[in-house]
Amino acid sequence: MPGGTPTIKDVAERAGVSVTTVTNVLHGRGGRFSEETRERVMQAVEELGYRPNQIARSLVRRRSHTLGVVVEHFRGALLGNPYYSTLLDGILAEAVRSGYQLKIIALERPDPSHARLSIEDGSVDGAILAAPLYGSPLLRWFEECHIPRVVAGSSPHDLRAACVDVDDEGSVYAAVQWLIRLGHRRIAFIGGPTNYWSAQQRERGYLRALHDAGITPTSHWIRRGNYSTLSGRQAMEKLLQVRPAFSAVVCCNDWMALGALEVLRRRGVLVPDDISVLGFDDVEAAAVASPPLTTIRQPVREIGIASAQLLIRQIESGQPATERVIFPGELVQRDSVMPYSAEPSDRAKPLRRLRSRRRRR
Amino acid sequence: MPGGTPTIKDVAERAGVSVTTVTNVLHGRGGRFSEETRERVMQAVEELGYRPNQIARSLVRRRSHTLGVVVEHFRGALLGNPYYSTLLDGILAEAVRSGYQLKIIALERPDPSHARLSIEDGSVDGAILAAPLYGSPLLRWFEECHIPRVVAGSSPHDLRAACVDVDDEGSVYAAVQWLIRLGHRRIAFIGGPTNYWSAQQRERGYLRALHDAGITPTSHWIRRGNYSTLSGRQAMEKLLQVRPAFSAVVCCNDWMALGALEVLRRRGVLVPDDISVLGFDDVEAAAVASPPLTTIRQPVREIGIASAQLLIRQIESGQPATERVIFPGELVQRDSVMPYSAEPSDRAKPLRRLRSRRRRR
DNA sequence: CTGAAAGCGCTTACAG
DNA sequence: CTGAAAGCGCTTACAG
Repeated sequence: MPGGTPTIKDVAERAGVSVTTVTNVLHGRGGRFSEETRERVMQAVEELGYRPNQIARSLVRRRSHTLGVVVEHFRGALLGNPYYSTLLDGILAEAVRSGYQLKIIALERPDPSHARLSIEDGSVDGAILAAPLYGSPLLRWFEECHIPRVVAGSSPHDLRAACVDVDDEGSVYAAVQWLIRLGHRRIAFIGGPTNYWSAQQRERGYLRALHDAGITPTSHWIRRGNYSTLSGRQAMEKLLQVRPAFSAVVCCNDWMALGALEVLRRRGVLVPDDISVLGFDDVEAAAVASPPLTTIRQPVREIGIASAQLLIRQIESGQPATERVIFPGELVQRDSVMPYSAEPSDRAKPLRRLRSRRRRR
Repeated sequence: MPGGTPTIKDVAERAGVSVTTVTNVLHGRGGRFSEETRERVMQAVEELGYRPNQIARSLVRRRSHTLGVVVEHFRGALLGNPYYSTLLDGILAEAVRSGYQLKIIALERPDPSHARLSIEDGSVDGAILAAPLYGSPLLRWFEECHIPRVVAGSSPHDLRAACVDVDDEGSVYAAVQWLIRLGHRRIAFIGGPTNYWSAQQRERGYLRALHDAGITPTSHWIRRGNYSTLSGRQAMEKLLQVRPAFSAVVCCNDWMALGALEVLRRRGVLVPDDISVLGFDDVEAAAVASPPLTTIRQPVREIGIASAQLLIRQIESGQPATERVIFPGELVQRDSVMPYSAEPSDRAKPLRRLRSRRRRR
């Protein structure tokens, strides 16, 4: 190693053996070397501070022991979005547990040919596509490519590739059913951006639950935002002008619900006394909002873990998978929903009432 | 390519040229091939769907064009922590911008020899150590290793390696000074876990500001938590028993501040009327808390970006760097701090008062 | 038990 | 303008 990092050849020379033997002891291929040889080799490794070059190893083994996570539409903040970071966290946990490394492939545009350059290049053994947008060109490519792969997060139902997701439609359907059982009939909806599969599915669940209960939703009850707190505020402002007034609102995500809560508080409308508010996601802020937000928890981390498992299984078995793994959403009951009550709230001592009902987490 | 992925050799054969020529046109080394040759090669590439194997390229070039991010103490959730995910987001943004990929190296234990195996193995061109714990063995290794590297987040002041961080001590010092200018003199402190550099530095800033103002802090005013909301609640419960009572509390992070806020609200103590509360970090939940939390924003994403820049500069120049890049914290004034007032709050109509003072974001 | 040789897929002098 | 050859650092049959 004239001036550089020691290689297996340096170790072999120092130990006075062949590189084949070094490889054998390094991989513990028993019976192919004497104990004395093993010791000499290990000592040389130690003295030289030798570390096998994984790149070279990957080249010959055609395995990188690395999982690729491809995220499209990367402009500005991405992991700032807790959904992505939690998903990644789950993937990372499972990868580490199974001895894989993680490579993040951030695409500025959803360009399949660019994606292929970074993925089908030997640097990853398989890929997870994280929460693709509606109609993303990457989906088509993903269906056709031959490397192990799985889509994590919402994707078309007829996708010919393995995928893992929460049951968006079913969770909202169940939650709205619950609201109806609590006596609510005029239930508004703050939807998400239509270029998200998740937003579409959730809205569908809302509509179907109303329909199955014999309630005809009017389009006035539905407003859409872009998942931001600001858009939640704007949607609620509009909704507040609708007559007859609604008694509950389900929001497509927590941030919009939090925005809605703000507007309600500013207007002196009591939650949940006057209006019940339901969110989706269970972001951290939901628990510390006032009142603490009742919401549908989506097991994002578990989705990440399951995605990685499914991917690793494909890699190690050599068998492609096309199954869909669907997790149920979980209703997290806090303090923003209560049974419907026709009597107007007593606004004289709202603080006391809120305080007395607040549950400890 | 008998049954497998096409290689450069397949392209050369199909185009009827040598692999050298294929390489040359692929890299656009002008003047080394005719226009006609170029076209034949490109057509073969197209027809075969050829994509260069980056692993092979890395082996000969000794450059992977990949940045490593090493995170120690990976047990369970990691990126669930917004600090890490935001840091990673900044690193990712800069990496993508500069044409680098990202590899995440999650260490279950802070074991240098294990870390070396994953880093000094040719798979990354340099490494960023993300927010090492106090006394981490990785720090020592990081100082000694010869690959390009930078520490992102708090680290010892005498570290012999490049690092990027926020000015923890200075930011808290300035904020406490501000509180003092607002008339507060009995200022409590909810500290963080002492195995974080950041927590140590922030506490030091608090102490120094009091000292410089001629105020002697009593140990009763200081409680430490573990950065969780729960620990913030517990700390505040204890603090509330101290007499004379304090008029302001600075919290080592927002989650503990949020926990403190909860306890105060439950006890009917008005914030900021009775007690001013200051956080640190400006997590998303801080803005939607009630009252919205006044806090010190730490430019985490910018720290990530600067770390990546510093690393890439080292990689591309071949020159090691040892500079410290320190960002100032930014005071984000919301509604949880007000000037000291000796008169007790009028608890009869607290809601109205809170509402009237609430600022729009 | 041990080692010489071929090869993974590319790039880089170098010679023509 | 073009190509044969050596080599990056490792692994894997294969022969002894």
